[in-house]
Amino acid sequence: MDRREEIMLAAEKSFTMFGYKATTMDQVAKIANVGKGTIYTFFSNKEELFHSIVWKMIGEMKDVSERTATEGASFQENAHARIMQLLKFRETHQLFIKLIEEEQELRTPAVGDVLTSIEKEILKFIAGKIERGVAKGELKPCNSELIAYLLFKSYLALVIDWSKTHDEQLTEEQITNVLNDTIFSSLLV
Amino acid sequence: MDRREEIMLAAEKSFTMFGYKATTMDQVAKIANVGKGTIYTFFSNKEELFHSIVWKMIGEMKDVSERTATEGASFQENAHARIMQLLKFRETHQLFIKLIEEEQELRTPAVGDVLTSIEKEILKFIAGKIERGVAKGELKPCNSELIAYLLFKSYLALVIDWSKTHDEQLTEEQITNVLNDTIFSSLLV
DNA sequence: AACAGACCATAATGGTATTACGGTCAATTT
DNA sequence: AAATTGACCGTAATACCATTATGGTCTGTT
Repeated sequence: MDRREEIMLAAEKSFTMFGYKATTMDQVAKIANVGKGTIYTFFSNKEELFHSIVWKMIGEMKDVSERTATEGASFQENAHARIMQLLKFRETHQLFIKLIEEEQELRTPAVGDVLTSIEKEILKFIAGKIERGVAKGELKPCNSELIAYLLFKSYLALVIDWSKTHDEQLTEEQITNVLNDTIFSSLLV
Repeated sequence: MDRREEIMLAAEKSFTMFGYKATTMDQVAKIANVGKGTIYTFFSNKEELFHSIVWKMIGEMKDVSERTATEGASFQENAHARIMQLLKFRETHQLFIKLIEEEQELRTPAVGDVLTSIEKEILKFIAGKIERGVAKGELKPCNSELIAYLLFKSYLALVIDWSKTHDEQLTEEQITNVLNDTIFSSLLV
């Protein structure tokens, strides 16, 4: 396998296990069976290496979310399925879990920045879907960026935040219902 | 003025200026012109003193929000005005600002707990208004707790979070419009 | 030309001596 | 006697500094 790939895999492994801060370049070099200097021929520094890995992950997220949509299904069915898939990814993908932990506990700035840019990508992704819905005549014209923001934040609130202050988390059905009755219903033509 | 009141005022002043952690009981005693022991005849410890002050503040918040509603106005007009008032309070009241800062920077547990209980009170308050709206026949029957949560989190997202990742904050009109078009419109009979 | 790892300046860490703090209580004031 | 005070106590936080660990470089090696 080419060295660049080996380094990426080694770094992903280490970031996943120890987080960004606790991953050292020596560590990565060792796992990748490579001299430390070699890493710097492919990546200009630790942060760029980190970004490369996170961009790969964002790509996977989009793919997974994309594969979740069904051709025949309605806009809100697909939208719901896709966003839930994004949130499940967040809760399942080991690297993502580690980064969120690190953000909350260590406040490593590089990690905060990266999580912000992931959110930005997700919002662009959702806004794109809304615009397509409008173009296809399934949705009323609207400020797609704003609606994407409202939708995503609502999902985050109901899926993630709610369980932090309540004993039992909301069921997927409850979430589906409340959002279908409120935001989604207002978007449909 | 009675000593209890003097102590409360002194403590509020100090919490507002220095936050919870950096406020010392010696400090409070000095500002209140009182021996430290005297504080402990009215409040069993620092945390109870803190709670008393915060409860007073919650009372003021409710009063302010209450005074904002107008008799003739529609449900969504009043709801919007009230919630915006709550958020403005958050951004204006010096003690509140300090506590939010401290929560983000220092993670003082006592402060986190108190902010959580404030959110809980606000949500109860909003849910109560929704139930009254349903009882008066202005709103469709709904899960008031869930809708209150969705509404409040949506406001927080649009008023507070948006500006953290975007250059200019949303205007009050944009916020009114997007919420009237989505969540509010679905609640009305 | 690609790679490795000793090397460097700086940032992070750990250990510890010192200080500051919340809370108590015997002495004092009212 | 009831209320108030501030010196006092055990512990938790802080400041300090010596030591180590780390990101990134760069010359020698394959």
